[in-house]
Amino acid sequence: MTTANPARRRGRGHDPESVLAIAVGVFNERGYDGTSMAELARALGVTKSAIYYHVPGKEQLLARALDRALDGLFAMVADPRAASGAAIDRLEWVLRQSVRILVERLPYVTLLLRVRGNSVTEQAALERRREFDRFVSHLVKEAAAEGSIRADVDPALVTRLLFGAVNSITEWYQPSRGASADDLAETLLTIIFDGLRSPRG
Amino acid sequence: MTTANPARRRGRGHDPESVLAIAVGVFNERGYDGTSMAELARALGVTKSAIYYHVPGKEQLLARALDRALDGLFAMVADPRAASGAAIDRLEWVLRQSVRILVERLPYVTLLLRVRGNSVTEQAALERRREFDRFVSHLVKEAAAEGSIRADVDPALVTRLLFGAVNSITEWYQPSRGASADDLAETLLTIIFDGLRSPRG
DNA sequence: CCTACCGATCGGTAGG
DNA sequence: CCTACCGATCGGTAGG
Repeated sequence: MTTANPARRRGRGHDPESVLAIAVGVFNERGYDGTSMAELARALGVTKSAIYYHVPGKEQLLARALDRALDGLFAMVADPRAASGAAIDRLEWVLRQSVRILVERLPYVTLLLRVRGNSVTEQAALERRREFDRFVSHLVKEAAAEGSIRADVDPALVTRLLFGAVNSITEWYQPSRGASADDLAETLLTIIFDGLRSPRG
Repeated sequence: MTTANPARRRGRGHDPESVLAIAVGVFNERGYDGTSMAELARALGVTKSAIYYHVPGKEQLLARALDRALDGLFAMVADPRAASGAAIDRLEWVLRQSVRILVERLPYVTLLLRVRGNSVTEQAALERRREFDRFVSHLVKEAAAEGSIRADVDPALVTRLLFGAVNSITEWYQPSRGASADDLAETLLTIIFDGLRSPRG
């Protein structure tokens, strides 16, 4: 009844959350396949064996991390604001939320975007990710159908490039310095919807 | 004096080019760290040890592949067309050429974009890549300074998002079907410079 | 290019 | 019986 984790009381040990957070940090630095359990142990300040007290194995660590990212994205899909109103407005909302989730769950989404399907865990994550992609792709097509988006570009290609720009955030965004998530989303939407060319150009 | 590679005469064996091409294909499928020399051997139809007849090691295979990508990008930087005229026109030319090189050297650039600096080879490639990034970043700033690009967005952020959209091509482009490199560049430039919003919207 | 291997390290598990 | 690990080692595989 005092503390959930007695070890933490003494300033030692790890809870499931800290193990996951540190592991994902190392995975993103070295790559999942490039990270050994020994490296993970070093980063956690415990022995390699002690990791297995906290988590069934390396792959489950990956699975939990990928769920963090995917659950965030699917919470957005389930939101009523993604389902009512003009398609262009829903698309804008989804893009804004995507940037927010990317920034909020940066290490988890970063890991997700690097998954290539090397295991059952990775394949399952890829399938969930593709499902989210299809959702956004459908939104772009609806926006094109209602005439909100220019007709001279292929909606499927537009979706790809949109994701490219949004997902690239994981490649360079540093929470400590630079733009906030809102500033980031604002600039992104301005460029995407209104273009880069100077209005007086 | 008959054939450069005697093994090839009998319809067997590999030349340095085929070894590199097949290896890069496997690296892109499974990830460099996720690929063992045994897997590579299987893909090449030879034993693991036989690979060392063709190439000094796994890392040199990576180094050669990364050079393919980087040499293409730097040939562009050295071109006079990247150095004269209005910044906006030079930027457009560089973006168009970037798409062309990405498509022409797709597997090599794909590999380059996934490098995280896990070895000296990877760190050297990352540094060359950053040099190219700085070149484009400078172009964007020049275009902003001459007033060709809207003043209400940060040029550094614009550069990041530009690269995000362009580089995402490696994530989904299939040479066999879909748009040509020229169509791709055209759509990309339309969206980036003129925006997604319908001109009548 | 293959057979026969090496030093070391891999992810994961034993008893205490 | 529990939590939170440790030192040592398992069967296999890594790059060479």
